[in-house]
Amino acid sequence: MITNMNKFKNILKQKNIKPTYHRLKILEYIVENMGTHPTAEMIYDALKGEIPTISMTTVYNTMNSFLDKGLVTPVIITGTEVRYDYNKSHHHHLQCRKCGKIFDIDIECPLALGKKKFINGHRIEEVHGYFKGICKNCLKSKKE
Amino acid sequence: MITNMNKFKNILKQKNIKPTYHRLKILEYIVENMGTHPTAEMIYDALKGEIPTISMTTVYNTMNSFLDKGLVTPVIITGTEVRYDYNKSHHHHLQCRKCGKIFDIDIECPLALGKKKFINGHRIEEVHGYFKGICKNCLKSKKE
DNA sequence: TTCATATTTGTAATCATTATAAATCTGTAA
DNA sequence: TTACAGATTTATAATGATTACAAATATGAA
Repeated sequence: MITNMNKFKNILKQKNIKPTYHRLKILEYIVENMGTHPTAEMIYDALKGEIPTISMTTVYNTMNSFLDKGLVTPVIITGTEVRYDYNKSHHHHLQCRKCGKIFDIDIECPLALGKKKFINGHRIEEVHGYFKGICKNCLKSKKE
Repeated sequence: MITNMNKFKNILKQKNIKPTYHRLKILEYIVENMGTHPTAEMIYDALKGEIPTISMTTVYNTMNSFLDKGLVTPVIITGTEVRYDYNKSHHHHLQCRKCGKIFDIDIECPLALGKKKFINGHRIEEVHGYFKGICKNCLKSKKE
């Protein structure tokens, strides 16, 4: 526990984010639930039991500072909500059109490798990719 | 004029969409402004001069039926707005972080080619990719 | 301890989009 | 042509995610 919290404290310090209690708990949650790519609301719902006074605004403020400092990246697929990703390695995502869950997809995309490339005269700074389809769980549970 | 309108009428008929006046004008706009990847609001603003009674709801309804029938595809980059793309060929997009404009990027992505592939056990139905960076116009006008 | 500053909170506002129901248009049958 | 059913459009209100704002609270240095 304490050692974990120290680990998170160091992560925040390295990124120049003052390690307050709320920020530590939010960071802990997203690190330990990396696979879920949570929304702000999921983070809020998960923490309000332990921190009854926490507010959505704090979650948004915290996630926005995490985004600014590059601690998390936004996962944008639906156009109606932002999800957050702590995973550092370059990867893409798949959203299942049945269950709505988002999965990490580790693929070697030739475009994602060379940074600061130019295409058609535009400078490329970020490469994002996502897939839509049916996840393996939903494929298993029912045939189509 | 008339021939163009007939062309658009045929496009709608082929997709089983009843060619009403509003739908024809909206289709005309997105075909002739393909490069702008307009939002619903951009379409509304462009047409309200010629069709003073048109409403945002009609634009949304129309675009949703165009989406359902596969006449347009959604371009989702910001997470706060949906843009529409009439371009039929497979391609990706770049959004400039200075001017916000969205550009078509024609690239051969190996992932985008084979349809209905499986990755990690998930069935892939759609492949979407987008880039963020600085467009060539903004690169030209100022150094960084 | 005190004060300035940063953080958190609660509320209201905003923005894109959808829901709803009334009004209008369209095409067809009589 | 008339009348009517069904589709389309409109105006308005509602929703959901996110941000703005200002007051309350916590923090850290002098």
